[in-house]
Amino acid sequence: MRYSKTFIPTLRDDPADAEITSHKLMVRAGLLRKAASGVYTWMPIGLRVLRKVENIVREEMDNAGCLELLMPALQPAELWKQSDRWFAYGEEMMRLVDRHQREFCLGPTHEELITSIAKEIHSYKDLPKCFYQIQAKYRDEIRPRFGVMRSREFIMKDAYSFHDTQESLDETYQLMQKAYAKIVERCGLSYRVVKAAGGLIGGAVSEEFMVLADAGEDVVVHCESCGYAANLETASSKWRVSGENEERKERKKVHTPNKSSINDLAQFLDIPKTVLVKTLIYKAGDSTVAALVPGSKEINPHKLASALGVGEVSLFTKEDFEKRPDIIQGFVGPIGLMNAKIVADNSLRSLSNFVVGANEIDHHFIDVNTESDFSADVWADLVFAEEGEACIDCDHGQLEGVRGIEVGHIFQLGKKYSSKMNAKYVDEAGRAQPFIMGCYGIGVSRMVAAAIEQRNDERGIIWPKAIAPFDIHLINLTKDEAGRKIADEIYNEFLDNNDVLYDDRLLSPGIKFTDADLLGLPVQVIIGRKFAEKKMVEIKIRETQKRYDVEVDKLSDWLKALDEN
RNA sequence: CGGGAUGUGGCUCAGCUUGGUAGAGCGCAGCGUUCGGGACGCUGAGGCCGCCGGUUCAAAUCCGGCCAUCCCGACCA
Repeated sequence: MRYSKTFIPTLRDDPADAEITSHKLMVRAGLLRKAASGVYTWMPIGLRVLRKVENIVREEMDNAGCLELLMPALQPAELWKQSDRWFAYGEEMMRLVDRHQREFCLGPTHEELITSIAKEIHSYKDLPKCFYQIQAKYRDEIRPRFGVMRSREFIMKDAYSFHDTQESLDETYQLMQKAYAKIVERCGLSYRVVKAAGGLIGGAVSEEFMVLADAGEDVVVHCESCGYAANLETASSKWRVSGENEERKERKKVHTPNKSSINDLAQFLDIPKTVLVKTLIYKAGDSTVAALVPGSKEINPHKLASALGVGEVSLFTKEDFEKRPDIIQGFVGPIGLMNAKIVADNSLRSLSNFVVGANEIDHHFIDVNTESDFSADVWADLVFAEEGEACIDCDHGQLEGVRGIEVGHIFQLGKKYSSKMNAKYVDEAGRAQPFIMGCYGIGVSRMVAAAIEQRNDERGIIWPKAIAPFDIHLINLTKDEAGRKIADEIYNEFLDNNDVLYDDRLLSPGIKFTDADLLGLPVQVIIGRKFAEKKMVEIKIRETQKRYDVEVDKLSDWLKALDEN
């Protein structure tokens, strides 16, 4: 592609509305332009990258035996009402009404639609089947952010598999996990696979593919020694409460005027925070939940939700407290609490003589013990793991936290959708059974941003070869006829075998070099004054900034050699 | 949705405190000189100062409302 014939509007300054490196560079290098908050145009060069990622994804999906199809972005409400998600998806769903007042949404995901298609799989003999598509998804994010990293319209590869047995699902799930690893590797990115929380999609088993980058929105907790890795949302650790298993004392009520925060209370009672127990009040659907965790730890709402078997929980608001005057904010405790399910962190089982609110203004109980003073309805791990704590899987490892960008997520869904939507096949015994399902997503557009986030320097993008918009940036600095001729020759020679961007513009060298580094193609071939003097051209490797002088005749061999390693 | 900020040529910003007929740099067009890391000179085009209303002889500037965008929190590929 001749530079003069394409359209790459590069910018000197960082755009004012971009915060993170990948967003700034995508706009500056002319890959992306904003249409509205969280809605973007992929410019010609950006689209080339997107297509390269898509093609890698497509190849690996096809290799894994998946079938490509294309479902509509525009979806009827009825399907979503069948799965109960028309309501459950809430505000995040882009909804619209047609001229006949029929309700639709722009698909945030496609479980419902694919399940309606799967109804045409009638027999166990036709299972398993796995379908995928690469298509725009719509989610009305509360806060779109970081360019294409969290946008409201984005390109996703979503795949859905249908099975008659758990073993069959396991097999496909493993296959997809391998395919995903291969995809991220082929894109040239370093990543980690972590245990994850299911979220709105649901399902028991789920793992995320995290591209490691400081700007990532997620924290990955991992153990160097055994390889344990999990999203901070689900990560567990081993840690000890101090004040464990001491001789149990009799509980006493104490006056604690205005001391409702953990810090104030610890100071006032002159005791460590570890023996204070926080009682947090949550709503889980229609019921009220009191969650008990050590004062020194942060509660993890995702874990609380999964301990209760609900999709999500939300902390009591001021209004909620007003509706429940028996629950006294700041002085809540498990003893004497009515009409609330008590969920306690596992660590409290061995903690002795701790402090809880007395459900009475300005009062706490001290020397409280489980069993003798109260019992929990549910025991579970409820707290966030912290860096430096011991690994849950092995005894010697310490947990470390790194930031990551979630580019892929695979789930085992089970029968959630198939049973609600009555999608069944007939088994060997002739009985109708709901499908067992899996689903597998890759954020294709996010992958592009993640790649830039992981690979850039102060000059611009450093593309991994597999997804670079072009392989070679041919730069002609000469302005005479001889220079132009050799540049054209080189360009024509490589046209068949390589993606070449040929900078044939009559501009000063500085502009061309700066644009080339900003665009970040892996290899630059520069025709400059050494050509006129010695018939030499220069090869520059973008990543290392190393330059090599090469005779024109040997250029082809050089590029071949570079390509091979 | 809560908290914070911003909105002025294509881009990045100044001007607003103290109201008086809109500026810079970059980019763009033309001419000339340059030509290995965003060169220089001259000339030129380009702005309902986010929108609506108010105060005033006079509003980019003061006041009110709205809209948009960005950042911090809950959501997620």
